[in-house]
Amino acid sequence: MKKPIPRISDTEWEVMRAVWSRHPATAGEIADRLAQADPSWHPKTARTLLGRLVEKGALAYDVDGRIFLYRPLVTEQECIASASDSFLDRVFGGALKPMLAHFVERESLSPEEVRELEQILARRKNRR
Amino acid sequence: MKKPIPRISDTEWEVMRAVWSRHPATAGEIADRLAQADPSWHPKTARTLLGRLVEKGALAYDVDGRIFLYRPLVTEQECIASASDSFLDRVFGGALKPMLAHFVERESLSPEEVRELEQILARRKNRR
DNA sequence: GTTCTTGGATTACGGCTGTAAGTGTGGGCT
DNA sequence: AGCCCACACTTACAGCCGTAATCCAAGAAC
Repeated sequence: MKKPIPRISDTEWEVMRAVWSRHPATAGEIADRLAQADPSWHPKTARTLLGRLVEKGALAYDVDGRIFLYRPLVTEQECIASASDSFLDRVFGGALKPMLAHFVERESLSPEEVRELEQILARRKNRR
Repeated sequence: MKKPIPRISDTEWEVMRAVWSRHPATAGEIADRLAQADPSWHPKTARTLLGRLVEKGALAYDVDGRIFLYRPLVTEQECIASASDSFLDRVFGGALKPMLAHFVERESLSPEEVRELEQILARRKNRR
């Protein structure tokens, strides 16, 4: 009985992150957060995307006077899981291990991160 | 001096995989491979996508008589790296470790796979 | 109260996607 | 020689995306 997670596009992800970071929030607040992270964000664009995300069922709003307060209908975890699945499928044909191997081989992991990952793996083994 | 990797859509990935798996190949062969993996593939659709991938610079063809032999212009590794970057950015805001942690936590890794990953990590440490 | 501002609603528009159908032509089969 | 078929080429079309501009109504400012 799992709810379907709507497909979130690239720029919509940015909007969602802005909402997840603190909510409920007005369109203006959200537009501000986005512009702060990247000044090229136009408020109109933000509003358009908020509308689309509501249509898609990713957000909802409560009306407070003439102001809309947006809140997420899906959690970041759910969206991450869903996007991860589709990425895994698309790029690695669903094979998890090759995917992880690919990322581990990238040169951008610091030695500490490697150690932390080893710990995560170790914990996972114990946890059954 | 890195060549730009074209953006490959979901279904285009399936086509690319079919080409990478054995090439050069005719449109007919590629359509067959796709249909074999998933019978809902229509040959016309495959041909359309081949054309689009050529436009995008992901494939090229050599003409042999009246038949086109398609071959990749980008390697699977390059495409994987490029798609991985964009996924990492979009979904995890570019943070590699949380991303790996997320996937390791998924329940779908078998114990052997966990061991293999540990080995990959270990090798990576030694390798400098 | 009249104008200015602010925020939501509607409209725009070109490019990308998924999914094919139509068209024309050169060979192969008869 | 004539017909059919396989291909490549062209066209189709709706839905999603990025990126806004325009329109309209209700409050804010004067």
